[in-house]
Amino acid sequence: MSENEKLTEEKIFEAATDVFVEKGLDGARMQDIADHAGINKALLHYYFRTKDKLFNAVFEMIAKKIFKKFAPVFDETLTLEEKIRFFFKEHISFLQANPRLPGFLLNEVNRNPARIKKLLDNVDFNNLWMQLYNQHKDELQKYNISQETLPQIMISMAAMSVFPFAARGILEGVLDKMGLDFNEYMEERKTFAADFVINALKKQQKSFFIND
Amino acid sequence: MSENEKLTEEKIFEAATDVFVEKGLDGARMQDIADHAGINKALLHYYFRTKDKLFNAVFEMIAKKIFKKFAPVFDETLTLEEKIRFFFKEHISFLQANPRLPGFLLNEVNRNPARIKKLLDNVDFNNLWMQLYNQHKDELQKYNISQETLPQIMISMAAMSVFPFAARGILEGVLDKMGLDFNEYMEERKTFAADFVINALKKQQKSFFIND
DNA sequence: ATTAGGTTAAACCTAATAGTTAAACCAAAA
DNA sequence: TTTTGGTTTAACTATTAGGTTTAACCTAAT
Repeated sequence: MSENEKLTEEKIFEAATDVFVEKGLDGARMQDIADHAGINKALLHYYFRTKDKLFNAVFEMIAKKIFKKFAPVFDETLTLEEKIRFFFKEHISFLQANPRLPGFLLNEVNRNPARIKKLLDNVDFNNLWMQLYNQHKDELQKYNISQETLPQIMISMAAMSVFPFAARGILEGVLDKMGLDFNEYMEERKTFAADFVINALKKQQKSFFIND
Repeated sequence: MSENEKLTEEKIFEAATDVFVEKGLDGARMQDIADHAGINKALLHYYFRTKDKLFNAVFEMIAKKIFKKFAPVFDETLTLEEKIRFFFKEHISFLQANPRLPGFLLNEVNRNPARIKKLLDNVDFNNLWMQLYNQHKDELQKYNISQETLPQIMISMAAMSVFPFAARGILEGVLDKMGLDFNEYMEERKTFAADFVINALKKQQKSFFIND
């Protein structure tokens, strides 16, 4: 009974996720989702009354899934360098398994920024930066990095990890023409990006204000 | 006559650009485009027979406009460091004036990667990397950077510049909650990103293989 | 055996949408 | 003045989409 219900709801949810991620909100068709779930349109509407409700459910789930992946950055038990290496390894691995999520999320948020507002409202970012800064005060001060710089650094890290997937349609074409494989490229990138960021931060110790 | 024709065609093209960039291919409506252009639907179809033809024209124009912005990187007259600073300053300025283009381009390419193939076919990337490498051979060798690393570096630079705009819907929300302004943030980012990349590259001189 | 709830099938409704058509309009060129 | 070509108006077609409805079906619990 309720077992069965759960199964169907999940089947629908997964089908909807696939279709929405592939086609976007505007491009997705309810009939297509019903087909993917192996049910008919009437039942689809019976579970999630409208396309909008269904989309919101899917969107929220995906957004939470993605943001959760940034949590390790605030894990206290790692050193700064460990965190950076861990982040790129884990985050890129996650995106390799879900390569279409970035494009989907970014596009839908840009189409309707209000959608993400609810989720962001639950987070105290000022506090988060402070936490992070205090966890690594010694190192950061040694490298001459102020708390105000953290957002620039964090966005840079997110960019280096996420962008290749968001731009996959282009990047894959470019790599192809050079005889390179996207997945191998991203495999390399896990360590390249970590080294890159760590080097950039350490260097600031001497030369953030003075160019040598 | 032909003057008038040009004007109308341009009016349509600009209106179509606005609507497509804002709503995407699927979300855009021909009637909406006609309204924006101040003409009626019949005339719109008279100039660009189908929605698809109109979209392709707009898309191609935007893609070319964006890729052209990467040209200075291959300008011989600048040093490596000058190029990096120039790139971030110019590229971010361009995106500040056209903040919705990245999201539009990335999304539409991911929905239909074939669209960009034609444009990429005209570029010999292997040759381009070689050119770039030879232009800065001395510096790059000093910093222990091989030609194979260039794609990773270039994507990183593109990422640092483009990603904040592609993720604007999220980033703007986060900055808002911290009392920061997106445009000021991007203004800062022009120099931050340049310093960041330059530091990362210089550091490789000593520590790309040995972590100190 | 009956009932309840998940499920299906198919028809149906309504609103939009891309695209077409034909007649009339108007300004400028011949 | 007539012609030409860009333009409008408005009606029209065909199709597709989201969503609804109703009757029938099936299976498991009562």
